[in-house]
Amino acid sequence: MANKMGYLSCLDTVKPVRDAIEVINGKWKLPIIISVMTGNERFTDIQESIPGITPKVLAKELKDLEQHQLIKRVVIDDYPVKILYKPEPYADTLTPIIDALKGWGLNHRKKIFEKE
Amino acid sequence: MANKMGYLSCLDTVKPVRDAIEVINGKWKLPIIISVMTGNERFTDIQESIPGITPKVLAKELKDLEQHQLIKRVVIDDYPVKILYKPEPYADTLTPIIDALKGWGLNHRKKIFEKE
DNA sequence: TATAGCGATTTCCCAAAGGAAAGTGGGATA
DNA sequence: TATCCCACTTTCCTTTGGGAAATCGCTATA
Repeated sequence: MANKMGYLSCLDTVKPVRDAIEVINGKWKLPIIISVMTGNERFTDIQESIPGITPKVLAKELKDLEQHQLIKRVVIDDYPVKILYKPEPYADTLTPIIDALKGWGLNHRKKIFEKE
Repeated sequence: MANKMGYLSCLDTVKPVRDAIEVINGKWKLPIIISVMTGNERFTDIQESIPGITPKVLAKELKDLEQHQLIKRVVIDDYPVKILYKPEPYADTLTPIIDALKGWGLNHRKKIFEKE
């Protein structure tokens, strides 16, 4: 009724979806979170677990994820110094999103494969 | 065991997630799908339902979504010609992703709001 | 002493995303 | 006749994403 009539408001959905997209946007953030949640802790291990990622991109994305409190960077003061990346509890809240994307991706690949 | 020992494989999840991200990447694709699924059919209506989108971006994204068979462009040969955008059945398969993102986005906004 | 590995950082570069604003060509409306 | 609406398109520009390769300071290992 508050509408100008003629189009439907979908802002209730669009707005929170955009909030989520802003945090996990780009090609790499979710793959990195998946890798860290799987148990990879070292920079090089994470890098090797995600085909195609370069160290520069990985370093930048790790910083972003740290700022969003999805992972934490732990410095172990041994000789040599070790740096570990661990998932924060908040990262667990992304599991439903990851599962939904994984399921859809698997099905999509099957669909594409069937067609051509 | 096939690993070089030292990193864990997470490719089973990373690969399908990346397949999904490739289809729905960017700021605008999901908002547009949401708008069309909500019932907006006309170019201008879709544009007005998504704050901040420009006609250029909308036109390009609509083409992308058509190619991925998520929406269809219907030409009605009246005077004047009408063009309608309708969701394809395949768009429904995105619902779990949209719901997961919506839920996360709502919770995230609440979390941010509480903190500062 | 030399080499290798670790965890990045730096530089250079290109392509794609995306925003602002104006225009276009047809029909409808006043 | 003038103006408006619709569905875009075009132009110009800036920002962002991301790849390649080299480098760096440190430690470990041969």
